[in-house]
Parts: sequence; structure tokens; C-alpha cells
Amino acid sequence: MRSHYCGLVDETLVGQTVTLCGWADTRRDHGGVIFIDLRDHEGIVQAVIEPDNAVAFKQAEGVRYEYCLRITGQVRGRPASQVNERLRTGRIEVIADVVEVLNAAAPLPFMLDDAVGEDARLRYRYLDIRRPDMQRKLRMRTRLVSSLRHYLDARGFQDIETPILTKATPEGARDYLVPSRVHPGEFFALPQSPQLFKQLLMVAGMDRYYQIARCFRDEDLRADRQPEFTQLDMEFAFVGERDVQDFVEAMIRTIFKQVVDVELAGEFPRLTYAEAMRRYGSDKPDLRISLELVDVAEHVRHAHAETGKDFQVFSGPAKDPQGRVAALRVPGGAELTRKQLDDYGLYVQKYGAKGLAWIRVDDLSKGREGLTSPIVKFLDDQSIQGIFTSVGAQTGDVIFFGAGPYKTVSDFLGALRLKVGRDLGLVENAWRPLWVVDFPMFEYDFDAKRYVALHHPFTAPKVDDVADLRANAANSVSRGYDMVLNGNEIGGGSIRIHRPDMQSTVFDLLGIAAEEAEAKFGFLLDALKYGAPPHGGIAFGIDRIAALMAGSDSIRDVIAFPKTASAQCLMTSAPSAVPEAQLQELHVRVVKPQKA
RNA sequence: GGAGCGGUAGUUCAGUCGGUUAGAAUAUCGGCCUGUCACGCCGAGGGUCGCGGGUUCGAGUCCCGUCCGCUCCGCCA
Repeated sequence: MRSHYCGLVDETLVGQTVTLCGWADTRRDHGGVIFIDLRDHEGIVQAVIEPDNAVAFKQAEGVRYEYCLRITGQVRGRPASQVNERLRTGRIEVIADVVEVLNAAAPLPFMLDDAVGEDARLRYRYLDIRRPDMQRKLRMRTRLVSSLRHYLDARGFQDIETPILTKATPEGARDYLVPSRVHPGEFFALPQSPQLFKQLLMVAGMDRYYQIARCFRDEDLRADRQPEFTQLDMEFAFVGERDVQDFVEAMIRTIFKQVVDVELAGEFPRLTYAEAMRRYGSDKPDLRISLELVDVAEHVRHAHAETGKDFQVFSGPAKDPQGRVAALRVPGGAELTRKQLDDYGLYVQKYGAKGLAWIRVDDLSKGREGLTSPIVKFLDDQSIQGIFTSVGAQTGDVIFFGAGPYKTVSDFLGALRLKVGRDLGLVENAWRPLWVVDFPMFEYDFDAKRYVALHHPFTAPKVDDVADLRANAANSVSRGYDMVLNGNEIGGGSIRIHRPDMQSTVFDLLGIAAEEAEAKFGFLLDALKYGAPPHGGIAFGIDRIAALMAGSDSIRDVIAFPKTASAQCLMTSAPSAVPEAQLQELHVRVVKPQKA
């Protein structure tokens, strides 16, 4: 039984006998004295095996490898001159009376204090996790989840499990499927979220529900997306959006204080989706960067005053109701080299930009002479003056321009805003949460040639009237909301549809025929008939919140056993082929054999 | 599905214009030293240059394909 954690053994224990368990990954043998840096998740303590014990130890064990050890001995203080500030050792040492080798260790594939590549870390994840940084992150995640549970348990929320083996959903992400042995040719799906079950729990009178729920989506990965991930899933009955938002905002504020001692803003600002796109070119704006997009269409719509010609790159989108011409003023951007400016042009191409125009303001007082730009020759003085006034141009700025379809321009200038902000060190060191609200109800999918739900098809529209929604479907606004923190969507939710007629109407507007809706969501439509209460909720990305709290760029760092970008586990080599007999039992035949 | 970067010793990396026996640090092993704490000193072993093909007198280096890791676009209701 361990009586002390290494890092908790300090001067106050001098003279006492302690028992410590941990690993020793350094070996030193000096003048017959063996020094062992014993390490656990709390820290390091130096144990000393005096010569008489050391001889026996060396004979029995050699002094070679990392060991898993248990050491019992007396704590002794040491002179201040011996203190090693870097290792935080030297104040005390433990004189080992008994050294038990619980297990020897082969030479480690990498040194735990080295920077090491991602694949080696993932292959030997159990060693990676021994490193103090990973210990800190995973233990912090535990505190996060614990803190959330305490908060919700204390407020009457019911923690209710929902099925992992469930029904495939027609829309949304690809499902992970599980073949049924008992029902040949039929499949379960792993849940993309417990969405429908939690709504049914509201109908069932479990009026405040939460679950720390594992969710599965068979889509390509990102630094902030794994095929399986963890949500704090919540639902409330008899509420409107402010009820949900106010409750969870207080919860998030509390857990940030408890887990990482961070005070979040008193009240999170609210931005409509439209305003977020207009000012930040994103539905999850990073408010730590103060740069904003400014619309300048009004200044570039007219023909050049002297040449009489249109600058069609700008004037076309400026005249188009679906178009956008916007500017991004970057203070200090005049420092950027031509190469850097060109690189930004390439950068925005992957977001659909045809090109990136810019004006460098070398000296505002010199008028045109003080500008460098590929495009000023196409703009008359009135245009330039109008733009400069709109964006507040100053000497030393670069002003970037985007022109084209509204969504495209917003997207690529939004991406550029983040890129430039980071490159130029314009990201404030702060926590900047906000709500994004008033999302469009529907989004047109040009490939499928139909409307799709922007959030999900159970999100309630702002209008309560079915006829009203039908009449204005394209411009309808939903009762959805996202919580955004430092440019990350950490939570998203909505008030749900609770009336069958409205739910049927939304299915219909999404092009889901009545029979199809009945087959796929009949149980939901049925349930809504039996007096379903008004309800709504939200789901938070636990992995993303943990990564933010831990200061990690990737959620892999706060997941013990994550998958690689190609959705594999390097440690277990999953997924992998299975024996033919297993497939037969499941009535599954593999058409394209996996590569050897 | 697409793009970019990377893959060389156990690990982290260097390797010039295609040219002799592919190097360094660290780890490992052996020896020496010895209250050390990134100990020090001497020595040794360790390489399918991711894999396959091609160009060439000659390929770690150039070309094509492919696999793997990371990042991004698409995708993620």
C-alpha cells in the first residue's frame, strides 16, 4: 500500500519513514551509492540506496532498466545548496531501507522527457500517458467531468443511459453499423448522438436529463474530430432558449472556475448567425482577434469616374444581391512581404477564393502615391476614399478584399482573418466565449438539389405557425444556438419541435416523404402526439472543452486512446479483418477484400 | 475524394548539385570515475534511408506508384 505520492513528500516529512511506489527511469551509481529518481503522477523524489544495501541490490537486480519500484525509507533533509530547481528535487531525499522491484522494464522505445513523434506516442500510448504532460491533461479531464456531474446532480438532473445499439439515421453523418446475428441482413447503428432518446425522455416526464454520452460518426477526422467522441448531452422540458442558455452558461462558468481557475465573462455576448458571418466570416468567431470584415460594396458598385469602366471583379458581386464585397483591414500589415501577400492569396484559394486583392497603405497622407496595390488603378478616388473611411484605414495597414458569392467571400475572409491574426500575433491571450443564435432553419444543398437542416431536423423554427413556415421556408430562422469559445464550437443545441404537425411539416420541407418519415421517425411522431412538453437542450463537446482547458491543439491529447487521422488505432491495429466464420455468423460477406 | 508537409539508428534529427564506407545527439551494451541530479571520461554494437518500380555508370537524394503520420479543403443533419 502506497503511503505517499512522490511529489507530496516534502520537508514536513523529514525524519519520517515513507513508502513510495512509482517508476524509475534513470539510473545512477556513484561511489557505491545508487540514486533513483522515483516518479509518479505527482512528481519526482530522489531515493538513495546506501552502499551496503546497494551491493545487494546490484547483485540481485543489476542497475539497468526502468523499474516499477516500491521503496520504503526515511526522509532526510538536504542543504539548500543541493537543491535542483529544474527538477524540483534536492530539498529532501529518501534513504531506502527496502527497495522492492515490483517489475523490471525493458528499455523504453522513447524517453519520456523527449519530444517524440505522434505515431510512436500512439503505438506505445501506455508509455506516452506516463509522461507528466499527459498525466496532467487526463487528470484534468477527470476533474472536468466530475465537476459537471456534481453541478448537474446537485440541480436535480437525471443521468440516464441511452442505447449504444440503435437505429440508423437517414440524414447527418455516416453511421457506424453493427450487423445483427439474429436478424440476417439487418444492422444496428452506433448513435451519432442520443438526440431522439433524450427528446423521448422529455415526453416521458424526466424533465431534466443529462448524460456523458459517447457518440460515433464515420466521417473524416480533424485535430478536433474523432470518430468516437464524448458529449455532455442535456435536455430540459418546459423551457425556452434563454432558460437553457442561462443555465448552461452558469454551468460552464462554474466548471471553468473549478477546473482551471478561469473567470469567464459575466454574461456571454450574443451574436446572430448573420452578424457573425458579416463581421467575422464565421459561425464560430474567435473574438480574441479584433480584426473585422467590413462590407464595401457600396463604394465599388459604380463605374470608374474617369475611365467609365466597371471593375467587374468588384462591381459584379457588389451589384448582386447574393454577392459580397468585403474588406479586412490589418493594422501593421504593411510589414508583410510581397511573398507573404501572395501566400495569403494561395491560402484563401482552398476556401474557394478566386483571388485576393489588397491595398498596402504606405503613407495615407500621400493619397494614391502612398498606396501599393494591384487594384487601385481600377478604382477611382471616390471608391478609395469610401473604402478607407469605412475600414478606418491608417498608414501601415494592409487591406485585403474579397469579392464573390456571399458565403464564399465570408468563408475565405473569415479564414484569412484567423490566419493573419495568428501570423501577426494579434490573438489576445484571453477566454472569449459567446453565443451564436438565430441560425437559418434550412440550407440549400446544391448537390442534392434540396433543403437540408442546418442544425438537425428536430430543431424548432422561430415561427410557431406551420403555414407561416411553409411560406417563408428559405429565410426561416431556427431556435438553435451554439456556444463558441475562442473560435471553437464547444456546444450546440436548440429548442425542439414538440408538435407533430410542425415536425411533419419540417420533414416535408426537407424532402422527406410522409411514408419515409413514418418509417424512420414514426416513434417520434407518435410520441409527440401524447402531449409532448415544449423542450430543448444542448450538447457540449467534452473533448474540445478539455483540450481548450489543457491548452492542447488536438483533442487527441485529452483522449487516452485516440485514433489516427485515418481512423485507426496504432496500438491495437483496429480496425482489422475478422475470421470468415465470424462473418458468416453475421451474414456478412466482404466484397472487396482488405489489403493484406 | 482532394491538397500540403513529413517518413534516414530504439528516439529526435542532419545529410549540399545524384558520387568514396550514410552522420550527430541521445538511448542501449562494455569499461573507468564516483553525493550525483541533463553526472563525467573511454570504447562498442546498432540502418530494408517506409515499401515497390523506374531513370542513371552510380539514387537517402531525381521520376512514378503505394503505405503510414500530421494539418487543411470537401465531409462532419
